[in-house]
Amino acid sequence: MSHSTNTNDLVERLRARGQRVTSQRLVILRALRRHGGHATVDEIHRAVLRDLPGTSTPTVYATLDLLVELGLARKLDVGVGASRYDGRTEPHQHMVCRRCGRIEDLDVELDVEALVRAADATGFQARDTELVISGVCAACAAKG
Amino acid sequence: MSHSTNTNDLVERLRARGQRVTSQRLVILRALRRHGGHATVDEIHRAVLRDLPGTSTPTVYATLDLLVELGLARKLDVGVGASRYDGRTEPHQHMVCRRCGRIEDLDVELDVEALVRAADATGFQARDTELVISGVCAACAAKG
DNA sequence: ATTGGTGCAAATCCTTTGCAATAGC
DNA sequence: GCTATTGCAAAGGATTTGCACCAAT
Repeated sequence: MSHSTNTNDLVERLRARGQRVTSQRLVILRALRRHGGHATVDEIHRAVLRDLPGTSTPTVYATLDLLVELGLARKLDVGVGASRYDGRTEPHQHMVCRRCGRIEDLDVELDVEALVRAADATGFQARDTELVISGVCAACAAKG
Repeated sequence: MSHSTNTNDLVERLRARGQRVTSQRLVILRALRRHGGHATVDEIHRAVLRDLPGTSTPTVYATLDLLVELGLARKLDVGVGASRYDGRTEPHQHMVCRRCGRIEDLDVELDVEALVRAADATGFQARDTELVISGVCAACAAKG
């Protein structure tokens, strides 16, 4: 069974927090998962409008941030253009091309343990870690 | 001798690339170094105006990006508020507080080798890595 | 003398806010 | 019915652009 359209996890988490299950929230999560990776708010918005015409920009922003808080999405800020949202929640890293802005996944283990321990030692309570490798993607390197 | 006001490295790198040594560039680098850590463009701009009145916003933006390209600064995007620039170029990581937005340094070794090798294997040419740990800082945790 | 850098003003882009209307509980 | 969510329009803030002028080479 595909994970893409199953929104039970969202429903459960909303109920657990006493928040409402709205069609916008369900549709936005599905759009994020259908996109696959690193969607901008605008891309999600356009996709959502097909299923739920009239959905507003502020709702998409608020909902994507809510999904992050619920642990169903990750927010990605690579310093070029708009923020991006990633429906993949398993640990993985990102590579961003300085020339074209393209973002790719990188599946490498990262010793988060040591980092979190070092952070804790300073009194900081670590919740999440985000690693971004910047450089030049294969396509742009080929162009010179 | 303090490193803060010595801009020989900038002069050398500009000459090497055939770019001009301007007072704006020197003053902006000094302001960045004097600030110490994680300055916003606006903070740098205000500091620069004291030494060089009339300096424009676009110049500060362009120059900070140039410093990054020259390897004399790092750009930090933590997804909340404006971009930040860091004059510390030695490898170190960053912690950002989700509540107050405060950014702190974390001096932990990170096995960049393995990451760069994995990136290279995909055809991506890695240039730099940036790790951000998000969570709650000691001060905000104390407030509950 | 050339032309890369700069200042100015304005535009653009991304994101958030205020408030009335709506829909989930 | 109560109140969290939503839609709309507008504001806000960060960053970039176009162009004329200036200053480093």
